[in-house]
Amino acid sequence: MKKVATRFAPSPTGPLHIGGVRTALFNWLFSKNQNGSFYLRIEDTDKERSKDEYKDQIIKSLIWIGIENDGDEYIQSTKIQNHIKVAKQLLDKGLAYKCYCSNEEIEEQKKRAKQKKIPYIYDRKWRDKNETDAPKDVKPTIRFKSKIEGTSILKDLVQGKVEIQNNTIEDFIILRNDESPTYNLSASVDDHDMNITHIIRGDDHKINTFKQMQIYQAMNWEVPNFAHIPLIHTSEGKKLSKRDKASTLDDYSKIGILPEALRNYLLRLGWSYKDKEIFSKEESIKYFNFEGIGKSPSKLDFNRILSINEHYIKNIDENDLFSKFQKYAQTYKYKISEDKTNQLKQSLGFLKNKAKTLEDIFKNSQYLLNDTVKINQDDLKLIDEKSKKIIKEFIEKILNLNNFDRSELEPIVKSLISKFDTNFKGVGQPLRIVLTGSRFGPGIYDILTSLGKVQVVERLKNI
RNA sequence: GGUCCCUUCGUCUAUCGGUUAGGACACAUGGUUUUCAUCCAUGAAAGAGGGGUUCGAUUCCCCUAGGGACCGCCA
Repeated sequence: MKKVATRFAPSPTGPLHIGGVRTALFNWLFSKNQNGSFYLRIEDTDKERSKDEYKDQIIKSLIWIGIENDGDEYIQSTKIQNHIKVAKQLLDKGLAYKCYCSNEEIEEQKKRAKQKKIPYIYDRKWRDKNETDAPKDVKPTIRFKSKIEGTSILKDLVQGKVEIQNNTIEDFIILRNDESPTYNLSASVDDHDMNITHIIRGDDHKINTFKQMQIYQAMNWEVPNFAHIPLIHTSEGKKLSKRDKASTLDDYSKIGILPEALRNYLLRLGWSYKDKEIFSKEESIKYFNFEGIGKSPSKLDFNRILSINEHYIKNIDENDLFSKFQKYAQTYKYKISEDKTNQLKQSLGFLKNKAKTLEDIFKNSQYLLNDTVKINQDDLKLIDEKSKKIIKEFIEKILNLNNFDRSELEPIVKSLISKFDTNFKGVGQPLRIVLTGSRFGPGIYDILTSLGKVQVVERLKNI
C-alpha cells in the first residue's frame, strides 16, 4: 500500500475563504487519519493575478486554524519546466498535437456556436492535419488528444460513479502559444510528482477530473483517488466566492471567533459522525471519513458558528482562553496594560459566561479596562436622590471592610434594601450604573470584587 | 443551451426497507437569576411532486419540478 498523501492547492489570486479552508481541512484530516502526509501547493502560475500577499494570507490562515502542511510549500511556478517536458512527451507520443488556430478563429467558432445555441467544442481541426500546412505567422498551442468514442467513469469517493460521454471533453490546450502550461496539465503533473494518492477538492473541479484522468492514462501513470465535495453556499444559495463578506478567516478572527470553534464548525458543515457535534482535534482525525460527507451543498449559518464558539469559550482551559484574549485585544483593539492583566485574569471566569465571542469578553470588561466610566444621559436619570443616598451610605459601610468579598458585601446590600425599603434592583442598579456605565453586565458582586475596594470607592464618590 | 450533480424541520444533519422520522443551532413559552446573559424544562417545526418495485418506502428505480456546478490560451 502506498502511503496516503493529500494536498490543498489554492491559487494565490485572492484571499482564502472558508470554503477553501474546509477543503484544506478535509484533506488534512483524511491524511492524518491514514497516517499520511498533507501538502500545500501554491498554484501561482497565473502571473497576472497571483500575489505574494495572498500566498502569505493563505499560509497564515491555515496556521491560524491549526492545519499544518508536511514539508515546505510546493510552489507550482518553480515546476513549470516539468510540465512543459510532459507536454512535449505527449506530443512525441502522438497523444497531443499542435494547433495553429488563431485566437480570432476560435472566438469566431464560439460565437457561431452561441448563435446556433449548440455547445461549443473545439472542432479538432489540427488533430490529424499535416504540420506542413501550418501557417507561418501563428504560434501553435498544444492540445491534448482527448478520447472521442465511448464513455469514461469516475469512481468518486464522495459522489459515487459518475459517467460521461468522452466526446463532451474537447481537445483541451495543455501548452499555450507562449509555451506556458495550463491548469489541467500542471495539476496532473504535480499531483503525480508529489505522489498524491487522494485528491479532495470542491466539486466545481469534477469535469476537470475527466481531463486529468486522461493525462494520467496517456502518461501511464497511476490514477489517484478523487473525492469531490459539495461546495459551500452563501445564504442566498450561490457558490461562495472571495468577494463575499465574512468569508475569510480574518473576518471571523477579528470578531473573536476561536480557531478551534471555526474548525469544528467547518468540520460539521457537510460532514457528520452520528449525532456528535463537538469534536476535539484528535477526535476529528480519528473519526473523519468519506462516508460522512454529504452530497448536497450546505449553507453558512452564522448563528451556529457563534454557538459553537460560545461552547469553546466556556470549555477550553481558562489560561489558554486568557492568552487568546490577550492576543485578540492586542491585535484588534488595544494592548491590555500590565496592571490590568491580573485583575482581568481573575475576572475571566464570570466574564466568559456572558460571552459568545472574544469581542463580547472585551466589551464586558470595559469597566475594568478603563479607569473612568462614562454614563449616558438616560442611565444618569435613573440615579435619583434616593439612589445617591444609598450609594453614599454604601461607601461608608464598605470603608472598613477587610476582605471585600461577597460574604462581606452581601449583608451590606441586604441591610440597605431593608433600610431604604426597596428591592435588590433599587440598590444594585445604581451601583452598576455608576461603576460600569451600563445597566447590563456581570453580577453586581462580581463587579464589586473584581474592581476592588479602592476603585469602587473612587468611582462611587464622584456621583 | 449542453454536460454533470443535488433535494429530510428556517439552518447543519441522523436514518443505510419496518422509527411516535432523532439530534444540534435558531425560534417560542415557562422556571432559576438583582440587570443582560448563562443554565434547566417544555413546545412548534421536515422527507419537493407524481409514478413504480415491495407485504411495507424518507430509504431502491423512473419522470417532473426546483436548486447548483462546469462549459477559458483562469486556477
